[in-house]
Order: sequence, then structure tokens, then C-alpha cells
Amino acid sequence: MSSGAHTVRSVEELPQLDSDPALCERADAARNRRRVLAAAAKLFSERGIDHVSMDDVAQEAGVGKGTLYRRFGDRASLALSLFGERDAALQEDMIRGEPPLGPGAPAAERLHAFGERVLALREDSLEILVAGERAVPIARYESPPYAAYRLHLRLLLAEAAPGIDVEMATEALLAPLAADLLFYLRRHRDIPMERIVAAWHGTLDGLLAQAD
Amino acid sequence: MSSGAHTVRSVEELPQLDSDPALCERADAARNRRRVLAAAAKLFSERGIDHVSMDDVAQEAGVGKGTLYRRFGDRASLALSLFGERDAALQEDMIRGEPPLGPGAPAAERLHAFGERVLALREDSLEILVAGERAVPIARYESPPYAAYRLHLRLLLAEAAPGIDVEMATEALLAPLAADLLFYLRRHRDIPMERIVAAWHGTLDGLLAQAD
DNA sequence: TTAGAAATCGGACTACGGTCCGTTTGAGCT
DNA sequence: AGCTCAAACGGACCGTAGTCCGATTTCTAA
Repeated sequence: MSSGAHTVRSVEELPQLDSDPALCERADAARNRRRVLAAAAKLFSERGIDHVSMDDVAQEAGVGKGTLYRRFGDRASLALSLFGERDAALQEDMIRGEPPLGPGAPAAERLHAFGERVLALREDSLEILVAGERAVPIARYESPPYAAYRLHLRLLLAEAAPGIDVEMATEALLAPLAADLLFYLRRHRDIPMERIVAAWHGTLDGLLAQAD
Repeated sequence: MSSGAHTVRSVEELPQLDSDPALCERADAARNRRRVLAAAAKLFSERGIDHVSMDDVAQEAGVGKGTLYRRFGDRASLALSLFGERDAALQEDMIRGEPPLGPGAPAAERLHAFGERVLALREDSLEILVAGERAVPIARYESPPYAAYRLHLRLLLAEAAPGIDVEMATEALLAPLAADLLFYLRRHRDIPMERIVAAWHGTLDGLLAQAD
């Protein structure tokens, strides 16, 4: 929503920031992209995401189905794009925000702060995320938010826990953030967020304890 | 395949073992269930699971589409049922097999042995599992194999790591077994199984170290 | 052995995700 | 301004997942 000076304009532009023609988007294309995103957000929140078809979104946005698919690829990507908008603030705070999440605090503290924030955000966006991660291949693991989380974790883990397999530890911390797991724990098992967050802290501490 | 005395006959019967009418299945129903499973296994391995439609399975099995859906609910459940057959041997060994996986060994050792076996099995069945876990809700987390893994982990963790949040630790160990994560790590990142297994052992050790 | 009830069978049908391609439009160049 | 062409548009179209219900088969009890 409120986009600062250097904030990326949209999520699907993140992977290939350089040499990306999406930045010089044609006026009608940009207008339609905004329309679709707005229409999707409106319909999803009105009826619940499962009761909105892609035709509904196209009609509400006043664009053709072809346009919808040209810009967003498929249903899951559309949902992930919506999540990406909500995620932008977290990205910003991770990179340039205040400690303990932003730079300045010790790596271990930044890692714990990241867990808090990312779990809160994902809890807030559960429905959209579940739809977004129901992707065809493993598109989810390469989506811009995941890629950003992964990079962030790798850098901080390398600093906080030298000597462990950082890449694998990263995946071990990413896996419990899966949308369908959160959905299951929250909506089917009624487990409070505090317990989920505490467990994530626990996993992190367990990994940090193995450093050196 | 080789089913011992008390082995359940099919996966979808596990959740409600008692008071379940599925055990006194009509003769034709049983025959058709077997036919469908066999047809699915054949077609999936022949063409790859993504190039087999439900109509294909029904036709190969010599059964109507209605029958197929009556017995298996949806595409994902069919895939999970196939995985359930492969999983049966692991279940058996977990409960009645030799140590260190089976009873007799210390809980911590049994946990490590479980990680080895379950990851090897899931690597073997990746395609089927990916299709099976692409379920509509979070059906995957309540599928018979997951339920069995969960129970097993809870009991052993309670013994090996008293004082920690056993339920949450269980989920932390279950999350990295997700089929799409394994698929991503193996097929997109080319990470060898040994590293994935080692990471799982590492997560487990980290949790065990927090006991008391 | 037979009749009747209950459960199963199977294919026609619906709705939706995703593709294709002829048409339109925006933007730079003369 | 007018021209040109790459890029975007949009709706007709296709394949498949999943539903429904009349016809058929199995089991039980008399």
C-alpha cells in the first residue's frame, strides 16, 4: 500500500530485479494489474477465497480471462501476489528496519525476532497463503517471499551458528512456516499462536546450540 | 504386499478401526477397490502421475467414474491410498519390528532410526506423495500415515525428552517430511539424501538437548 | 429358494482452471 | 499529426475433476 522510495512495486518483479522489462510496463497493463489485484482482494474477503472463481475475478476487474492469466500465470500465483503485498512491509523491516529485527542487533536476536514477525504475518494471511501454496509444482518454495526469507535466514545463521550446515538449517526453520501446517494447527487443533511461536524459538535454539 | 496377521487391509480403514463397516465390504466393492489401486499403480508408473486422468484410471480398472470417486473421494486421496500400501511395512516395523526402529532400543535411538526409514520411504514415493499432499484442505495432516507418525513420535519424545512441549516438537519433526519440500530439495536443488537425513538428525538432537 | 431392502455401479452432466489466437491499443519514430 | 509494430487484450474453447441419480447387484431373512 504505502510504498517508500525504494520499495518494489509488485511482488512478481522481485526475482529478476535487473534486466526486467516489467518495470517499463505499458499503461494499460499496469492499470489492469492493479484492477485485478483489487478485485481479487475484494472478492476473496467478501466471499472467502474458495468461493471465488477466476472468472469472477476477471469479471469484477473488468478484464478478460486471458489478461488475468497473462499477468498472474495461475490461481496460486494470484494469491501469492496478494500475499506479497502484505509481505512487503516485513521485507522492508528485515533489511532497513529497527533492531532487533533490522540490522544492529546480534544475529541470534534477529533470528528470533524474524520468527515472531513472520509467524504473525502468516497467521494473518492464512486463507490466501493456503490457496497460494496449493501450487502445481513447488512454485511456493521459489516464490519471492520464501526466497527472501531463505536468504535472510542463511546470512544470519552463518553469523550466529558457524560450523553447522546452514542451508539445511535454513530449510528446517522454513518448513514449519508452511501455510497448510499453520492452518491445520490453528483451525483443526486450536493450538494458540504462542505455542507455535515458542516451538519455532525452540527449534532455532536447538540448532544454534550445535554451533562450533 | 506381504501382509502379516494383524495388518490392516487398506489405508483408508485406519482412522476408524473400530465400528467401521468397511471391513465387511461387499464382494464386488472389494474387487473394484483392488482393481482401481492396481490400475492406478500401473498407469502412474507407466506415464508419470501427472499424465494420468481419473477417467484413465477408471477405464483401466474397468470401473465407472462414480465408483472410483465413491471409494477414494478425490485424486489426492487415491494417491495417498497408494502410498499407504507402501507405508504399511514401515508401520509394521515401527510397532513390531527389530530394534533400533522397533521396541527394545532406547527412545532416542528409535527416533533416529525412524527418521532414516521414513525419509528413505518418502524419497522412494516422491511423485505419488506430491500428488497426494496437493489435497483440498489439510487432509494430508490427518491421513493415516501422518497420524501414525505423529503418534509414534509423541510417545517416543515423551520418553526421550520429558519436559519439552512434546506435541509441538512432534510437529517440528513432521514438517520437514513434507513431500513438496523433499521434492524441491531433491529435484530442484539436487541436495543428496544424506544431507537431508543429517539435517533431520540435527533438528532432533537439538530438541532432545532441551529436555529437562 | 426367493423376495425385498440396501448398497453399489457407471456414465451423463456441470463447473472451473487454463490455453489460444484473432483483434485492439499504446508508444516511439518520421 | 500520422504511421508502424510489438505488446496487451479478451472471449471462445478444451480437458479434467468431481457430482448425481436411475439401473443393477449383493446380501439377508423368511
